[in-house]
Parts: sequence; structure tokens; C-alpha cells
Amino acid sequence: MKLQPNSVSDFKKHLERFIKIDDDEFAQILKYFTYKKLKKHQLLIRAGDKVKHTYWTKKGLLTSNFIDQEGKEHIIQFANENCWITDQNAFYNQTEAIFSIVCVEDSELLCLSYENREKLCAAMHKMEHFFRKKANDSFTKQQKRLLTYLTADAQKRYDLLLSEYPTLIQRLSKKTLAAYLGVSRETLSRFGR
Amino acid sequence: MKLQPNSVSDFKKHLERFIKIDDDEFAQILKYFTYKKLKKHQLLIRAGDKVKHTYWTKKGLLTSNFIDQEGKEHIIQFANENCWITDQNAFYNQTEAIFSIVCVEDSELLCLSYENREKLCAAMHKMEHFFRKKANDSFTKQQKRLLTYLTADAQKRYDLLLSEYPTLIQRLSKKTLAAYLGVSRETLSRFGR
DNA sequence: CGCGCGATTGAGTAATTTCAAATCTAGTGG
DNA sequence: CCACTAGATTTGAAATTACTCAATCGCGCG
Repeated sequence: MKLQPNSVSDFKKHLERFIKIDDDEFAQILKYFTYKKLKKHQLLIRAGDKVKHTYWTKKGLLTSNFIDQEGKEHIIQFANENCWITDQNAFYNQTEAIFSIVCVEDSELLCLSYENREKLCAAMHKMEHFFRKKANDSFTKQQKRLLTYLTADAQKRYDLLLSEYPTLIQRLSKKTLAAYLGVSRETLSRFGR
Repeated sequence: MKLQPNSVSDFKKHLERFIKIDDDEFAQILKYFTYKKLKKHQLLIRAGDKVKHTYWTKKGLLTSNFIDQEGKEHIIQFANENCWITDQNAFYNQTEAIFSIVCVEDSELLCLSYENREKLCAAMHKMEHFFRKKANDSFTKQQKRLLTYLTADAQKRYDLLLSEYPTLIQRLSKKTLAAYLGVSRETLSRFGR
């Protein structure tokens, strides 16, 4: 499917968080991307598959989850509008996913293959700059989350999540939130609200 | 202090993990760095200070730690030879540190200011590429660690740490390891070995 | 209308923490 | 080189947190 610049103006805004680009450049950039539409419950990445793409969420909501040896589900990331998602390790190293990525809602995505990402970065220094900044940003967010596991108990982690993503949370089931927080559904259920 | 290329040949090797550089380029790159030597127990960054630099460890061992409201210490990162360390969030946003970084051993560091980092990335596309790759790498390592908190209990996290960093661990006290693992010293002490 | 999944509640259990005390160890000054 | 002390480590016992298992409830969807 052909990508129309005006249909992804949010993506331009997203890029402009870190770099300045004009319309011509934006049109150039879009050539490296493809478009994908998925329905609720559909799988974007299945654990075990080779991971060829990273995805920017134009619309919808997805989770990246891990099933452990005991069959328990853990959520490593969720992505709503304007977020990037993939199995990062598998994508960067072009290996098999350990996470599955599934749509919580009908979703629309921009897809960037590893090859195209490298080509884009090589062709446009600006985009390499963008991805560097983005990666630094993702790292610190991740670190912040890690810190909550070190410093806060289940109740506090839940409170923090509520205060940080008040609207997003309403789009997710408590079961999903529990899997994200690293708490059992029952324990989460006993917390207020 | 003047930086001699041959005294930091490990740093060149480190950069060559992601990019190819010749001796001239390496000499150019080094101009953006300064050198610092610290003794055991000395503070590199004190929580509350503005963070102006990121540091590459030529020699030694440092930890980045956070003191919570109850006065408990948590270790968010340790850095031995060939690792980068700083309070990333404070560095990238040029704000005050929430972490303190302290030397566990006498250490030697290459220091890169935020300003110089940006200049270096702007001047040499290669280095922007390097930092992008490095950031992606750091992100996935961090994510892996996060996953252990979601999937493994204290004993398993300890076992994983032992198997992943068998030699590094011998340079750290059990108190420090406990603070890294998110376990009380007493609990860690009860695990085998 | 009923099925099935998600959410809740209860009771017992397991893991980990906390507090307290004893022991060990490395570094310091004499 | 030795004695001393502060910090690190270990051990014990009680308290707390969160989990598991089981049963019930509630509601949206077919």
C-alpha cells in the first residue's frame, strides 16, 4: 500500500521531536517504510520468528509479551500511538524473537525493515541522529521502570503506573496490567480503585 | 592531561566493535575527550549535581546507585573496563543526577561532555552511528535485566548473575550484589556458594 | 439465555524482609 | 607486626508481602 504523507502527519511530528525536516525530506523518508493494518488479537510477531522489522504505531495498542517456562505471561512493553515496538534484541541482531507482539486493539503501523533502517541512517545523517536520540530516550525510560522494581512494592508500582499513564491504562485489562507490573492478577485485584 | 592514543588502544578497539576507524580519525576523536583518575570510594557524580559528562571506563570498577526514601541503596548499573557510565537521564537532558556514581576500585576514565558529544556526532557521522548502535545495545541489555525481575525469583536472579559475570562478581561485595539484585543482604547470604 | 472469560474474594502457603545478635575481616594507627 | 574497630557477613526467629489454589461473581458476546 502506498503511503500518503498527509495520512501520517503525526509521524512527521514524531520525528520533529528530535530533528527538523521539510516536506521533501519527509517524503523521502516515507519511501523506506511500508504500512500495515491489524485487527485486535492479531499477532505482529510470534516468538521464535525472525524479526525483520521495527514498527511505529500510528493507531491502536499492542503489547510485547514473554511466556516463561511455567507458562506465565510477562509484558515487557506496550505501545500506543506514536510508540515504536518490536523485539528489539531480535531486530538489532536479526535473530529470532523471544517476545510475541499482539494487538490489544485494531492497529495501524508503519514498518521499517532492518535493511531499510540502516540504509536510511546511512543516507540521511539526520535520521541516524533521530534514532540515536530515540534510543537514548528509550534507554532512560527503561531504566526508570527498572528502578521501580528495585524501589517499590507491588502497590506502589501500581500507583505509579496509574499516575503515569492514567488514560492508557483504561484501554488495558487488569490481567494485562498485572503481567506488566509483575504481580499476580489476584494481588492486583486487592489494590484499591 | 594530554591523551596519548597508544595509552587508550582499548578504546579504539571498543569503537571498532561498531565502526571502522583509522589512526588519524582516532586521534581526532580523542580530542573531544579528557582523562580522569579516581581512587577507590571517590565520587564521580553526586546525586543532585548537574551531569555534564559521560564516562568510558579504561580501568577500574564503578557503581551507579540510588538511595530511596527509606535510605536503602539500589544499584542501577555497574561499569568495569570498556563500559560507559553516567546518570544517563540527567546527562541526556542536562539536568541533576538522581544517581550517585562511586568507584569500587581505583579507576581511570575517558570523559566526554554533552557538548562535545553532540559536536563529535555532528562532525563525524561514524560516531553518531557508533552511539546509536551502542544505545540500542544498552537498551536490550537493560531489557534483559528487566525481564529477569519479571520472571525470576531472588535465587534465580543470583544464579543468573553468577553465570553471566563470574569474574566481575568477585570484585564486588555481597552487599553491593544484593543492592543490584534487589534482595536484602540477609536473603542473599542464605543462598548457596 | 447461557457460556466463557475476566475480575474478585477467601484461606492457606511460600518467599522474602526485618530486627537482632553473633561472627568474621580488612584496614588503621601505634 | 599486632591490637583494635568499623564494616561486612552470617544466622536465627518473627513478621510481612505476595502467591497459589479454589470458589464465586459479573458481564459482554454469540
